[in-house]
Amino acid sequence: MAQSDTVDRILDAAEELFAERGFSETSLRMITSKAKVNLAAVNYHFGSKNALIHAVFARFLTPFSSTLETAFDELEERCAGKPPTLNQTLWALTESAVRMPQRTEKGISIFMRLLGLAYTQSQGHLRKFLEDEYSEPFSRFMRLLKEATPQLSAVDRYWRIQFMLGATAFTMSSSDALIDILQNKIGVDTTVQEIAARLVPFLAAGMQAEDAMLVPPAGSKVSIA
Amino acid sequence: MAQSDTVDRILDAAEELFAERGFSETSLRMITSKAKVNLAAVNYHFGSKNALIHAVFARFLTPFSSTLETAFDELEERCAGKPPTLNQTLWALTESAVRMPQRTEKGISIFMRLLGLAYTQSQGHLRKFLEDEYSEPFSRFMRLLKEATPQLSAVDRYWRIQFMLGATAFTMSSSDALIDILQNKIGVDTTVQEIAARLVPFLAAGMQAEDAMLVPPAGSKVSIA
DNA sequence: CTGAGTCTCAAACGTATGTTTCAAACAGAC
DNA sequence: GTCTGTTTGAAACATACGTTTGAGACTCAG
Repeated sequence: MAQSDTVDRILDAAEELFAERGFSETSLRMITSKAKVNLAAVNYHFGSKNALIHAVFARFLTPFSSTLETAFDELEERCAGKPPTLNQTLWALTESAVRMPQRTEKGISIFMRLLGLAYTQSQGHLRKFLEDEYSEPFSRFMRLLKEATPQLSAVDRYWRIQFMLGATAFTMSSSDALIDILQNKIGVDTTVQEIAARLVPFLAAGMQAEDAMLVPPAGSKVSIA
Repeated sequence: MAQSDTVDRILDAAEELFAERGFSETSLRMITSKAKVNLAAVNYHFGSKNALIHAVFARFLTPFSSTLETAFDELEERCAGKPPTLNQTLWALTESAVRMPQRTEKGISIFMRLLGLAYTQSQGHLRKFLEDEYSEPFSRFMRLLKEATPQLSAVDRYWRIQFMLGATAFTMSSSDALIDILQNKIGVDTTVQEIAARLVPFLAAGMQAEDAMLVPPAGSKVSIA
């Protein structure tokens, strides 16, 4: 039982290539040649390409999941019965993501990009896998959000949560490209941590927007009911 | 010159399948069998699969582009020199999208989903095509946003625009699924127009969030500089 | 009617994919 | 050293893909 590093090399290569190119656009041959392992090793160790995708997600999602649980535990303990505020809840999530032990310097970007892909490129099997394995911290986050925004109706809260998810998944999944564009345009360099620090207040403000703004301006042809 | 409907049947089928499954996951054989045309017709009429993708986008993006130009013209005329407000600008965009003449009842969802895919699944050729063909209304929208938020630094505005794009593209591209989930959860039915009416105030509030909120709460390990 | 141009069709081509096979190499236990 | 179970290697397999081909049907001007 040599406990070879073949499995890890495959996971490393797959993680990076999936994040760069997506799932369908990444072939097993790209992965094995980048990892310098034999093609058959993937099916030997993982069984199938889909199972490899699941393994890539499990490797970073399982520790993230427990980090998040701990962060929520601490937060609720610190609040001693009172529900945490929206800002505190969002920051707990953000810091758990940012503080995750990373294998490489690009770890956070890859992490975020994979999460974004999981939502946008979900081929059924992935969505099901994620729901089955990691629904608990997700539900808990939802409960915290609900307690932090008691003024919102259930419908309003539902849609605004989707807006938050979208802003986050979309921005973070393209963070590398967006950072490059900003660099070329204004000459400012940015880190993923900085993006997160700018994102949280945007989300919090949107989440707490006045309902009165729901009314379109005069002359508009769009109505909401 | 029978002016056959083969071209339109291919475009209709391709549009729907692309929106459902993405580009790489949709084969020409799926398209031609759904459209009930011969496989070779695609390459005969369009030249390649990539050119077909471009044609699908051009068919709805070209009229949308001119609708948007008109809406911006009207808006700037109505404001008579003064820069339009953020709310007005966002509503002009929203109404242009919602009021587009649709081929089917699902037209708006497909429209939005394709736009989302263009951003997230962009395989280079698509991004380049869109930039080459439709950069003008995009630039104009950006200029209006800049004039409507003079209090923001260029960097802040850049990131907040990305957040807006993300919330919009993500939510609208999955609007069908999200509407179904809400129906099953709370028993409330929703239209795409309603989502848009809820989205605009969220975006406006986020866009105008206080910079002070950039500071993480006490005890946080995340800094922005 | 004829013939050039436009379009459709079934079939095949070349390539790339995920997966399987099976022999060889390797490890540690006895 | 030998044996047993585990891991690797090169090759092949079956399938699906985008694209091309060439023959046949159609339209319509001359």
